[in-house]
Amino acid sequence: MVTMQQVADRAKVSISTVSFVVNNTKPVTPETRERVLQVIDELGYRRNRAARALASRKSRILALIYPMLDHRNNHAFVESAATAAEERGYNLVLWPLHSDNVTTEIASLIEAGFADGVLLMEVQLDDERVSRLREAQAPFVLIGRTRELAGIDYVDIDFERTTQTAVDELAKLGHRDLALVLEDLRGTPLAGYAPPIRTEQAFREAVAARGLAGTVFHVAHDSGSISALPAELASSAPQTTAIVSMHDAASLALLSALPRRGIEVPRDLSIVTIGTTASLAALSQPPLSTYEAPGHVLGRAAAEALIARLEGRDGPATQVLVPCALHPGASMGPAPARA
Amino acid sequence: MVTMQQVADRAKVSISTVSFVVNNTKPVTPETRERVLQVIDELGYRRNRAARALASRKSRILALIYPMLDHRNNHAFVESAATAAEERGYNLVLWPLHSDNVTTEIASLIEAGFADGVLLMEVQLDDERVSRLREAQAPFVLIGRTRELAGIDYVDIDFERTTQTAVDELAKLGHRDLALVLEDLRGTPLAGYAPPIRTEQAFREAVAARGLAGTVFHVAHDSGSISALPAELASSAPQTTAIVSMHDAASLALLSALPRRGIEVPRDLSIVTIGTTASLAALSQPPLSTYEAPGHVLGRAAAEALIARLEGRDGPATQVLVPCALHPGASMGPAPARA
DNA sequence: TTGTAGGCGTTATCAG
DNA sequence: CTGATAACGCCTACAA
Repeated sequence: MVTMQQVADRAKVSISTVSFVVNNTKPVTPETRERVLQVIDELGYRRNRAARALASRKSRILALIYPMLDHRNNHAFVESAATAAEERGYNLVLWPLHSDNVTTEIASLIEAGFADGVLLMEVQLDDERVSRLREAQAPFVLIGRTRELAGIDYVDIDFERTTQTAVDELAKLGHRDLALVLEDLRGTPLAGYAPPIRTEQAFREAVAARGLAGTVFHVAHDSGSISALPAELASSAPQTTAIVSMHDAASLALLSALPRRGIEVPRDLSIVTIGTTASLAALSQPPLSTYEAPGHVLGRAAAEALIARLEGRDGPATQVLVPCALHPGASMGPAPARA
Repeated sequence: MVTMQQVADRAKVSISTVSFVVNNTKPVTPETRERVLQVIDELGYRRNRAARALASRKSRILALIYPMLDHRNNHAFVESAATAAEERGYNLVLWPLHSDNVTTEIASLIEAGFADGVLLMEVQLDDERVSRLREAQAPFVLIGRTRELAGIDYVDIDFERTTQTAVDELAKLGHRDLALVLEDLRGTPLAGYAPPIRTEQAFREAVAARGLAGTVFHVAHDSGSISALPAELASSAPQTTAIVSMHDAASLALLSALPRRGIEVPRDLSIVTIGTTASLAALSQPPLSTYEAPGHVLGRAAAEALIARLEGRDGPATQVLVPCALHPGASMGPAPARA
């Protein structure tokens, strides 16, 4: 391993000078700078992260709390967060956090100087982990939102706006009778998970404001509940011409079951999903029209917000909401002529 | 931050003694040991990773090469690898590796002392990254297998055995005419991806050895190709009664399209998938019978193998193959009575 | 069994 | 603008 000292010797400067050019931390004359850079290149010198971390008291590591309960849509997010971090000289570590020792773990993470800050995903409306992070004085950024948001940095999907947009779009296509399909998360670890809650509220408000009809279905995750949905829809809301779905399995089930009931998508019924990835569309036949979760944008934004905080640009909290963009599929179309 | 010195002072021992008890690196009398532990607890002392890394020349960090091209089935894997690492005092960092600078990046990763070893997923049959890792003398473990395997540590799904098992199982159910559906990866970044290649070969051998008929379909990833599959199946292999699929979108498409052609699953046709996760079964109606990728087992095995190597237990290479286990769904059944 | 002391490779403070 | 020189917190021979 090449050390800074070796570079300094070879370039006939002091070790501090090498540090200055490497870190751009103090002005150096172009000539010496050039010479040092040259030697660095010749020798293939690289800063040692451990030494750097020890001396600077900064690990340049961001911890991403793991496991993630919702394994469906966060790949893009994680990937972009890792990339954004790396671009700025940070790295993302996966931090498996077991529910039994949340308190200890979160504190130790920062106190031990291992990570400089924390990224927390899949936040519940009331999330113990967030309280712990505040107590531990740990710099953190949420992906998602808790109920209380004062002074908290977060980035999240703008479910409210996405829902409104979806409803608007459907209304524009002539749909008057909508339905919203949500996962029923009662009794699961995701029980307090905010997205469906926010979406339901936004949906009810949106349809009310526009004078539309809107039925909400909470569908559990078991095969029975899912396969019962088409029948339930037919019986309790037969006039529905458009479905907004946040329940992937249900979306697919509808897509394959409806034709057998003589209902063609999108001719007789439109389906759009919210907060999904394009990969769901790739799995469905016809491809689902999806309001795609902006995972890449959010991952990057989260990492950048955290790094900004770590580097002292304090200012007001970063509070970013990004709506989902429509990934056009083939499951949304104009409302059928009314009977 | 509490330092070792502070613990030592308070416990009235030297700093080295604290180190010895903390690391179990030298015998210490039970009394002193107890006393030290006590103080550690009182003060909430935690080792500083940076200092430890610097002094010991070990970062205790495993780098997981990222991004992963195949975003479908590796969540379980990543999660388990992170957990297994953490249990042993290591951490997993996500290392975004861009194809343009593979060489530099991989070398620097290790040379800079940032990571002790590397985990590499989604290995191609001939993978440049593997060559680089060898050149850089970096300890690494593959998840997957290259063509050349001498002396290489890897863990992988046993596609061969899984395929044989699947074929056996179907044969036992009376099926004589099988089909294999694979993704056509030509022209994609995953072109040399080994799983479909190995599976195809295993499938051909298995059906031949058992005197069964076996047709292979390579289906591209576009919606057109996928939706054309049912028709293609009907025309070029109409006698097929069982399908083995490694193409998720195609599996789902078949499931929803076949009934419209008067073919009921599994009454008239069985479908089993290979190397998928249970979440696919959760998305399908009826739930697909899946030979589930052993992501958790492999993730853990990979991390453990790498750590073992890092800690000097050299011995022969770890070469682990784990077959997929059948996650019973409702898409596999006895062959229909022959016409 | 326990203590002493010299690194590990950088950063950062202070002089020059 | 450049150079000495203390830290940073821990590990690990080597001594006692």
